[in-house]
Amino acid sequence: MLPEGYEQFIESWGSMGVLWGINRSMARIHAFILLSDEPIDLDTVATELSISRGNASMSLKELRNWGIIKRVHLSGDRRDFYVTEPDVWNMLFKIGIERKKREFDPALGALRHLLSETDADTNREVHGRLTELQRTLAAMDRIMDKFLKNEKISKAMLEFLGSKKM
Amino acid sequence: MLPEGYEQFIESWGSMGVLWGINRSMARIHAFILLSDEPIDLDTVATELSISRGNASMSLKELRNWGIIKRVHLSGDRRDFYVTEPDVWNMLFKIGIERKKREFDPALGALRHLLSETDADTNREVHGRLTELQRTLAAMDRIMDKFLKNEKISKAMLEFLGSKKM
DNA sequence: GTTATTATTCAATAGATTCTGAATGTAATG
DNA sequence: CATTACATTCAGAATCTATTGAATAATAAC
Repeated sequence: MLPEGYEQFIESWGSMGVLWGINRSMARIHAFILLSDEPIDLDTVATELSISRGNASMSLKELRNWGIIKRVHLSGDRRDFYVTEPDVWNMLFKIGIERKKREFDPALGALRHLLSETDADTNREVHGRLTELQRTLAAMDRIMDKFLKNEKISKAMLEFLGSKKM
Repeated sequence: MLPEGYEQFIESWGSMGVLWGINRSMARIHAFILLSDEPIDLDTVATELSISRGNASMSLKELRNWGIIKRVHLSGDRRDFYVTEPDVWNMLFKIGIERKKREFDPALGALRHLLSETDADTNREVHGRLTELQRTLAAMDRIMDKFLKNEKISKAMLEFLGSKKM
């Protein structure tokens, strides 16, 4: 049985997962493993978080694909155990890269394509609007690319920009 | 009937909407209105995007609640027409504020609460990990707050950071 | 090789979200 | 005030996403 504060954190981490774009089960499991200083096995995950073993198995696999947790073995035990990267930044970073590629890039691509075949003179108002939008998205694109290029640097940048003094 | 490039942009804008956290219909309607230099009425939205009038009505209302589009009237016409804020930044900004409040803040709150009642000595490993996580999220929190404080400034900042020279 | 233990897969189900369209509301027109 | 034109609402339907659990696979122990 989990302590009250643990439970709360796990649940809100689950909700926030949706913000990053990973589903509730995955985020809850991630939080749970993060909160343990010992490796956790599938059965414990399923029991403590009240989810099926099947779901636990799939979610653990998915978390492993994201590189967010890893599988370890304890000598004298046949079960698989899991530990998490202690630094969560790693996870956010990977998710950021993936989502940009999947959702942002195509929209910017379509916008560029649309602009290339929209005549500036025929429809000045819309053309201007799209150009402006293209500029904004291109700026976001460049920022994201810079930021997502190097995990270490972006973390340092984050800490600098977020420092109290700034 | 919509031109090919329009269609493409509308659809990818719809997909990206999911990234910002607004649903497909809303994002498609938004794109459609954005692409028109004249005010658009409900019926046209429903017909051109092949959605029901009911859905169109609700989505338009919702977009209006977000302050992303506004209703206008043309003299001699009983229908409601809609136009969009020409600057999309506005929309992204509003959505950012809302989502931070709804999803990010509670998780950081729960983490702080958990940390406050976790004894540093009893479980040093986890405590250290949580402290580190708290630091990262706090930095993100401060950045977001600065950024979301003023729409104009943040846009200028965006353009500066995203400039090709940087 | 047989049994016991643990992990994975995936079809079926539950749950959540989005959409529809008929019913209802509102307001302008004659 | 009856009719017409348009907008909104909301219960049910459709669809999309997440979860379950039984069947199956994999592996270790004996």
